Amino acid sequence: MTGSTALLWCRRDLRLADNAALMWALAQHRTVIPVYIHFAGADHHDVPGAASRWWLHHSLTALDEELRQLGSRLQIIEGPALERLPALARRVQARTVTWNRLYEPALAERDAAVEAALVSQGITVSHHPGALLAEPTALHTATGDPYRVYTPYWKSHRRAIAQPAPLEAPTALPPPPDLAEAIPVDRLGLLPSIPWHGGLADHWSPGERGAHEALAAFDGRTIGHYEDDRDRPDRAGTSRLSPHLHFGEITPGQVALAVQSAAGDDAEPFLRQLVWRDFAHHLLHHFPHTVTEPFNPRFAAFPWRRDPAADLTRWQQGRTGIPLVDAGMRELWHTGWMHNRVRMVVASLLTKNLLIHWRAGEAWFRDTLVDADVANNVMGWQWTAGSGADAAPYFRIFNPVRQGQRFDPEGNYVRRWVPEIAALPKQHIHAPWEAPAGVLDEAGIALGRDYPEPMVDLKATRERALEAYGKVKEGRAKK
DNA sequence: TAGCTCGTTGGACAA
DNA sequence: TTTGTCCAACGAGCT
Repeated sequence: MTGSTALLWCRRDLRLADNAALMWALAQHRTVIPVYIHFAGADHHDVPGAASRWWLHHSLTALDEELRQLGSRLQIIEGPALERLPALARRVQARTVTWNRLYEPALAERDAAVEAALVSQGITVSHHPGALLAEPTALHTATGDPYRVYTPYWKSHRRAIAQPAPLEAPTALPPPPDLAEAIPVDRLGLLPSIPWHGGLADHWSPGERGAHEALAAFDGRTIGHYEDDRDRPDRAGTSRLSPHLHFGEITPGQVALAVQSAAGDDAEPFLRQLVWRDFAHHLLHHFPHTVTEPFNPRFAAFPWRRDPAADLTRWQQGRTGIPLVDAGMRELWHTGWMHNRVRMVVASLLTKNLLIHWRAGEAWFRDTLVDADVANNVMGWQWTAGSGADAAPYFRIFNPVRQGQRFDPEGNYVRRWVPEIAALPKQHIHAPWEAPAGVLDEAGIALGRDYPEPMVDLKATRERALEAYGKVKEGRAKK
């Protein structure tokens, strides 16, 4: 095989370590050409949102630098992979094209088409796992069906899935030939034209090195308190690895090994969360229609509001007048990320109190999250809306005031992101509309002038949601 | 097969 | 302030 050429198709696996496709290519071929193919015209669920594009720009840049240190480089090509990859493989006389697998339905479909095109012209294809701990088809119930409830999935996962040792990064790479069609990363236009992304750079270091720094900070400092702190948006209790995992700058196998080494059995609460990624991909693989359609078909008839544009905008901009919700939406806008507990609270307000379709929230998250991931995002939104697998019972409607008091008891998270009410004491910061006039005066706050009145009556809209959900229930009872 | 238990993340109210 | 009970009910998954 020496003397032959392999194309390494880089996608969301922007790393050198624990990269099965890369190591396979190096073992089998003398020349390995790393290529990234960017196409903005694909199905809308494949086009990354603005925050993800920012991340992608920097992650591609970081990977190119790493490759250059070892003697190679990343060649970026624009256009549909189904056309570009077979044409390129033919031109450089590649014997093989190799990549690491992705599992979203639209991507899996595209990859199958690319594979068929390559094979039809006599080029071999070799693809590899690594993006998940368990392949979406690896686990099934005793009757052979896919899992729909997390806890049995988790137990089965823990029992059956053994992790191979992560692969070391290569120490040297063969120099690739120049490709005439390669363009600089800047030409992809991934960075936003308005300088909205300043906050992103303050909070994140995209790239493999940044991923390992985040992991080191987490397993050294926080993993021991994870179970207690992970629900606290006012504390740095979570790993913040989600965007790094999404872009494959680090593998879940590397993460699992590191946290187990650092914390032993105490790593279990975190591993349980890590396996949720696998579960989301398992669900999406077996129920691909849930990208847009309710997992529970009963919800097809749910009475979502018809014209929610004005309310949706207030929610997006963090001007609902409900402090915990506004804090979360502003954290999202400034940093491209939101604490998971707060994601549930803002999602509950949108779907239940405002009766706005979960797809509107899902689309906003997809555009603004640096960790936007179809499988995780869709599962989370359907769970909150009550239409998903293993969903929250319909009478579970988060009360953002109670959630704030419980998980941000000092109000520090709200003060950070909603500074106009920072002067309120903690007793009133989560519900300023209930604060006595004297307290508001002393803090120098007039509701409606300095901070909005709440856009909904939480109690009344809760009742309205229960009624709407009751109709979904009756809809089934009549069948 | 039938029966049993349990379900990531809650709220309201009472004691 | 904390703890317990109910809400209302189904279906997934196991034995």
